[in-house]
Amino acid sequence: MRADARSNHERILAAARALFASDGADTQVDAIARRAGVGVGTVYRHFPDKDALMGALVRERFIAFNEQLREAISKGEQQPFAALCEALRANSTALAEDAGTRFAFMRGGERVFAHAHDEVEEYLALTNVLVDRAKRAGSVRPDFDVADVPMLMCGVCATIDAGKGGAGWDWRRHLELVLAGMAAAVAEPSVTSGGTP
Amino acid sequence: MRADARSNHERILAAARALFASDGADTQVDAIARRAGVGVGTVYRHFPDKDALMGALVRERFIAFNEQLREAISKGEQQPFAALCEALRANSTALAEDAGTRFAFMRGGERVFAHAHDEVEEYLALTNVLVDRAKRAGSVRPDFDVADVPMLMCGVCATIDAGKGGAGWDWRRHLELVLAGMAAAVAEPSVTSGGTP
DNA sequence: CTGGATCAGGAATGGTGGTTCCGCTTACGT
DNA sequence: ACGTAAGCGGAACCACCATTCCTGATCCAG
Repeated sequence: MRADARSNHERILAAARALFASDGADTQVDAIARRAGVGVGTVYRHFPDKDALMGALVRERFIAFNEQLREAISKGEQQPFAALCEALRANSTALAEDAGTRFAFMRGGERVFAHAHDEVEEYLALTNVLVDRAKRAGSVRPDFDVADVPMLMCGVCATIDAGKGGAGWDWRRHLELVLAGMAAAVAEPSVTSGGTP
Repeated sequence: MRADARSNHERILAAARALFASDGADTQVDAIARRAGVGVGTVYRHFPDKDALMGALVRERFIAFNEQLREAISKGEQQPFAALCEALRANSTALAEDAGTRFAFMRGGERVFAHAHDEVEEYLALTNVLVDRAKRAGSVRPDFDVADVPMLMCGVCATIDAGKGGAGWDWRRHLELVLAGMAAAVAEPSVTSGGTP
């Protein structure tokens, strides 16, 4: 690969990172090219289409997520629930700065995730370690499942996206409520039935 | 207003109701016109633009929401928390059949909600009755706020939308988790700090 | 230094979908 | 029955964007 090509590849990724992060999937390829200081054609020389470009960034993000998870796993052996919460908070905070990955979580489906298949798989495996540990410690409701985590994160993503819309909106509140719900069953086994204490 | 015009108005609304419900905001105006058996021009004679048409349907939906809330309020005096949960479950179930209103919750912002301002206001007021009651009964965490409800519903909407994407995804689980979180603080005041029991 | 393979640029293409416009049709009061 | 205001249809318009393609520039091996 020629040296100038490699440098352009980086510039394109950097531009896309910045623009997808702030504008999400609406970001136009032309804008990315302009910001990278190259022509549109060059963008398409390096990535087959827009989805692939987004996919590359989503992949990066999941690698970062997995790093955060590994850290939580190694630090939180004594306090499994706290470790799980910390990891999810860290993931969410990162998501708050990355509209592109939020989009992938919510609407991207296979189209974008396909480019990060392995990383997503690892993400689930790592999360499972934390969830399992907390379940064994009895601090997470037994009917909770790892597959619920992306679902909950998807909800948080929506809250972040809509967040500019109104006073009193704070995705952190949403997240804390959800974390509380994960644990609640221990103290309150039959909330599902809707009974008043 | 001429009789045929009134009838067309209804047909357009009905067609839009069906299509927005299943396809969400992607629904094309041409498709609505075709289904209603009229020309596009006629659609635009009755509604200034696509947003106004969606807005009219969102308005209808909120009127239905408010009906559900009033019912929960009158039936649930003895079990405030159960009443609140029932109302939110009913709202969510309706939302699951209405991609248009989900869109409005998540991305529509003022553009769509503007057409249903009064109804949304009433929605918040009625929800507040249920929340307040449950809080006074001590079954909902004291730091909970009515303004959090639309935020949580927004999360549920995202889950519903993404729901076709994977096994193990079930917006009902999401909702129940959130409901549990609303109440959890009573039994577990410091979940936020992340401690293991 | 130079040939040719690699790469870049950006105007042009093509498809999509909201909105407008205007000649024709229809309902309905008199 | 008729005149006219209200209503209708749908082709045409336009803005927007991803993607392509071809000409000219650029690297670097030999």
